[in-house]
Amino acid sequence: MSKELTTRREDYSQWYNDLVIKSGLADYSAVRGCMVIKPYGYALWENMQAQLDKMFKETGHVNAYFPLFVPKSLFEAEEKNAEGFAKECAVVTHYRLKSDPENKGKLIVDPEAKLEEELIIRPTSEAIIWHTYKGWIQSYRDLPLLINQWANVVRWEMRTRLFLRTAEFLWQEGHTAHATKQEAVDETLTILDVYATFVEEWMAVPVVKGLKTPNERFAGAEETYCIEALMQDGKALQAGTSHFLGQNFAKAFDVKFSDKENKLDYVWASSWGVSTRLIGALIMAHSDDQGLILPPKIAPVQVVIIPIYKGEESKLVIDTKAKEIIENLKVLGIRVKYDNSDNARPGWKFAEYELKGVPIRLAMGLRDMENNVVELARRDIKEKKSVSLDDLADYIKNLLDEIQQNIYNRALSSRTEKTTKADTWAEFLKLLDEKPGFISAHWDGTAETEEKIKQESKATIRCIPINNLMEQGSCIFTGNPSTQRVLFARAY
RNA sequence: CGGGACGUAGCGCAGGCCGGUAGCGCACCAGGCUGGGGGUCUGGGGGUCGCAAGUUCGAAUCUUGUCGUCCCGACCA
Repeated sequence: MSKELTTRREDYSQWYNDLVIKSGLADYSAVRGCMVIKPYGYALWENMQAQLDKMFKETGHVNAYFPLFVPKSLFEAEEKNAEGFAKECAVVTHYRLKSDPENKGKLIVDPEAKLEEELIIRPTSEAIIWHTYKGWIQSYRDLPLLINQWANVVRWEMRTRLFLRTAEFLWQEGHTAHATKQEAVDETLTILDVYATFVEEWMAVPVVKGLKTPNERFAGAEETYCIEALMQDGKALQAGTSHFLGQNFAKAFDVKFSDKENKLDYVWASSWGVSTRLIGALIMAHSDDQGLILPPKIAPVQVVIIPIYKGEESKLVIDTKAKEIIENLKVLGIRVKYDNSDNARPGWKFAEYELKGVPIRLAMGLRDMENNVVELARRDIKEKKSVSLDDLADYIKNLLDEIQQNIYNRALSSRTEKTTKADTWAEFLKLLDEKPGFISAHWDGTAETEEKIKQESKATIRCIPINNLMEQGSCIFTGNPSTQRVLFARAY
């Protein structure tokens, strides 16, 4: 199979698709719209999971697991939420197959085995979870309830894209219950910070924290907060959301508690999630024409060592030295892979690990060993140099941090460069075509204007940034007065 | 569900108008030379040409039907 990537300038979508598949992260599957996450992609996800999970626990959360199926009657209970997801639900109607009497060896759905009540495959778990919480919460002493689950969900999308929008995807969803509104709002914002910190510090992707407009709000939420990232092609990607649910779900599922004064009230809630979509964000934020560029903190392999040898004897000599280096790296907690397989020649391996985005590559041959050095290549800036074997492990440890910082800085300056103010409609349209990215512009605050802008330009309001500067101005579209700028972009 | 394209070896494709032994590149298997940026030589294995019917002495090729995939729209809390 050809490993060459489509040149991205031809077609960013195709470049992205090629990259996902050829780097070994994932592939299409036998099921329409669903993908197979391959071991390399899953290892990346596990690293992301581990860090997020740690951060959730540090903020007081615990994990649990709820069923995949949601009875239709429960699903319907919160009306707005049900409506919002209705068009993309997979539904289980039967529980048995039988041999097809007309067609030997084939199976048909057994009409006798029709379910009395259909089961919805969760597109999100609010319904089943809030139904369960009703039984768990009686008193303020049961609150707050801070639960997260790692799960899969299904949303039957018309068009799918690897990682960014697949029919089934992996995610985490947090569902919390609180005694007061303020506590629930605080929780919503705490998680927003966790998400922003994770994406910026671990994935090295800068994000804007903000508030969604009512149009873009989660169905059933009072407020939806989000982190928005900007991809290299200038399109925005919603990287995570945290919702303040008010008492909507508590009312829909009748979840009440007695407070200290023995007064009965509905609980206050939040829900929040990030998914394997983050991997899509990672790919589109950092990669280049040679392949992925993974941030060291979450890269499945941080250092790859490639021996260069002629014949078995020299291979053995290098193997021995490599083993020593590997030990030193492992002591420092560095994830290292030694590829002395005979399947491919060094040149092939170099290209292969660049495609996979491994941050540091060491190449070592007899020549280097005579000089007590290795050749070290950085994936992020494609720089190669000879480095002394003395204190190599410490050098690499520092370099990994430097690389992490460097790719963050690079992504940040790319975003800064692609973020522009627009003050007229003509300017706005011109920017969208000629300089895609975030456009900071005034908006009159109405849903109608937002909708018209979307229809005429395909750009949506990504968010109203938190701690936004207040500034008098006039709406880019209608000219009506406005008090602040919001961020527009075309989005994935 | 509208508009377009495409189903031929594991992957990527040619052949199709003009019907006549199933092809190419990569991958795979065996062996050799090799090895510091995707090497090379020799030999080999692998395909009911998406499925079904029709036309024909003969269909990957023509006709009709059907199933499926991808792209562009619509859709995407």
